[in-house]
Amino acid sequence: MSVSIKDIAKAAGVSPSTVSRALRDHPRISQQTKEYICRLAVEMGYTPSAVARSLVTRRTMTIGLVLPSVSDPFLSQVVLGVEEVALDNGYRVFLCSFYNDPVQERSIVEAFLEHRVDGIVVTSSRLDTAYTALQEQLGIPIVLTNCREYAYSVSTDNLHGGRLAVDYLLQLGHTRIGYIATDPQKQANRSRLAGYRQALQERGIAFDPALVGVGDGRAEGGKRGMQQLLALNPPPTAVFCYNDMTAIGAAAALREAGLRVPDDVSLVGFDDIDWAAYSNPPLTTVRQPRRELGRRAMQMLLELLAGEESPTKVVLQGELVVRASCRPLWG
Amino acid sequence: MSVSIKDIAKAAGVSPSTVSRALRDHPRISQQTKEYICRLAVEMGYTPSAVARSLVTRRTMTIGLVLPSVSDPFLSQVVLGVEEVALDNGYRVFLCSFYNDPVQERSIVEAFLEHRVDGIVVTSSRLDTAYTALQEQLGIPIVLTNCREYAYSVSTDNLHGGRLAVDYLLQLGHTRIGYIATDPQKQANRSRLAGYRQALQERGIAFDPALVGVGDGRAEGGKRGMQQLLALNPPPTAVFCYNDMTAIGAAAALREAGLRVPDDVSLVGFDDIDWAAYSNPPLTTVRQPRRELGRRAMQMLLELLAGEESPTKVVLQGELVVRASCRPLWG
DNA sequence: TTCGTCACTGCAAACGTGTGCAAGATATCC
DNA sequence: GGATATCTTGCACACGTTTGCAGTGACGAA
Repeated sequence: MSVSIKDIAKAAGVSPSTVSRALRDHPRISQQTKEYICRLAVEMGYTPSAVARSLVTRRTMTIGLVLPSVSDPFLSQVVLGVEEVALDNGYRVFLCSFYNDPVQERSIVEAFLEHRVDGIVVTSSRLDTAYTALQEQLGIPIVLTNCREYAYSVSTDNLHGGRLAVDYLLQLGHTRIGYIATDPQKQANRSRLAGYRQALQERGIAFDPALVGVGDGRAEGGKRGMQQLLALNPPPTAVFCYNDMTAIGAAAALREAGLRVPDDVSLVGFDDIDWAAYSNPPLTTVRQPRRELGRRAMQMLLELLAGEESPTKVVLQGELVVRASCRPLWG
Repeated sequence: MSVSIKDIAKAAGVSPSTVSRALRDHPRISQQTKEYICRLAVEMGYTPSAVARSLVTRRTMTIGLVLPSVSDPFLSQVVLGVEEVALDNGYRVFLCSFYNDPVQERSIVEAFLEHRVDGIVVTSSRLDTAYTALQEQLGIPIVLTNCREYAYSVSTDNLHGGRLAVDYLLQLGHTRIGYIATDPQKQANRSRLAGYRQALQERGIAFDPALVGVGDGRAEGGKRGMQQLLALNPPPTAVFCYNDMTAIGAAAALREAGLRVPDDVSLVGFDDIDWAAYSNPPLTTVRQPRRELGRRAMQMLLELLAGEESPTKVVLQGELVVRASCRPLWG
């Protein structure tokens, strides 16, 4: 079918090994033959077979990036960060999304293993702890981002981020503050909630479980969560959302209820996805260093690939980005 | 390093070929040995090598999906559609994004070729026409979505979609209608603009080049494009945007100028990304059958893989989704 | 002339798996 | 009991590369 190194060898009247060396610019091949063979290769439409190469070299120079969903706007910059440093070091990165389904996540990791990627980065895992058990078995390094349950991981300080958001709302005079959560199993959710509780506690405000609505990390869930909070009497005057997507949904629920942001309810998100600055009103949120998250994850993976004992568990700090979705309680 | 079929063979006291057959559930292997070997395989932590397998079978059972950007919300459903039918047919799909850079796009296609994927789907190509030249050389089937310049492609009828949007605005009484474009090289942009012009022409409204603002398909560009249109005297009373992201930016520009949607300016988008229904106000837009786009693309690829002569150039119709971002001119 | 050196190139094995063919073992039939 | 059919397994080669080592020829030096 496709032309191989042997075909070129035959055409050039040399051995396959010479062709291989010529194409890889081996020093002990004469300049003349190199040029001849390279010309022949393009003429014949030769495309080297990475699969044959990997079989003998035992490395693929690829890394697998597994993500919960391609549509997740939070991930775009993370992916960029990963690819950036991967490419700089000669690695290709292939993505695969598991649609927030732990079964698919597992299956994707296995597919990557079968294809013998040199390393794996997984973002926002649904399996988290399971990797510790897998670690030995899989034989290649793997680092998680947005998850601190695993030995090699890089994430943002969610507790600190939660405090940032809620402290800000408290500072504006709000005392009845809601939280719209996501899947309570997610460690990120637990930490942000912990930050929320901690901030309240320091002001001597008792934690009221009724004030935490349940979402799913997406707009739909945010809407439901907000509706849940609006049914309270009285409803909260400010709401901290698990992430920006949740805030999108929350804002829609408020609009449908005839309420306005920030006049009636103040809103704080998390992530600072691209959309946040363009929303109506622009969303106050806790920015995650998304690109840096990706860069650091890939750097850690490179260190592991090089056999270095890498610093485990990098934790980055987020920062509050104040826009227009909050107002003082008695302004 | 990792355990191979030979290791299992040695441990079981049989030949490698027996192990290979046992694991693949070959009918001519006794049930007893099959069970024994399978058990041994999991005990020893065996992971089959897709690369060795592909080398001999000459297929990888993977397809490469190349996209402009993971952050593009339009693509999420397209990807889902592709994966859906790919998985159903035993294919894995690996993604790679080229960040809207034709050079990277080319490089990714080559990487996929080297890794011997069985087929390639590319969405929103920057290379479009170049593939016709490549076609022969690459030796595997490749189908494009969102691009009609190539023999095998599936896309939405952009001209029809543009008409849908502008006809609607005309129907509401608007006559001074703007268009915020993206990169004029993009064929989708040209077609939507053509739909815009055609709709105007049929109502006897002369095309005014000043009424087309220049964006970039993202929020930033939409903002700039809108600012450009607002500088006109008089500004348009309604604006059709190349896509929803552009509309996001346009809305932000209007808000900053102290104008309101739809009271001061009506807005129509294109794509119907998930966000559109949640925006403030909810965005009227032309829905693309995104998931179907992906499904059809992958189906076409499967037909090509099977050697069938596939119907070339599938064109799907979009539909107008009326929400709250438009109002009658004299309401 | 002979030997050593140097610059190139080829041989052959290996990577881990799949598969056609033949061979061995066992059962079946006459 | 021998021939034949059936079931199970092994041999050997192939896939397309890379790479250590040996080999070839030319050329200069002794």
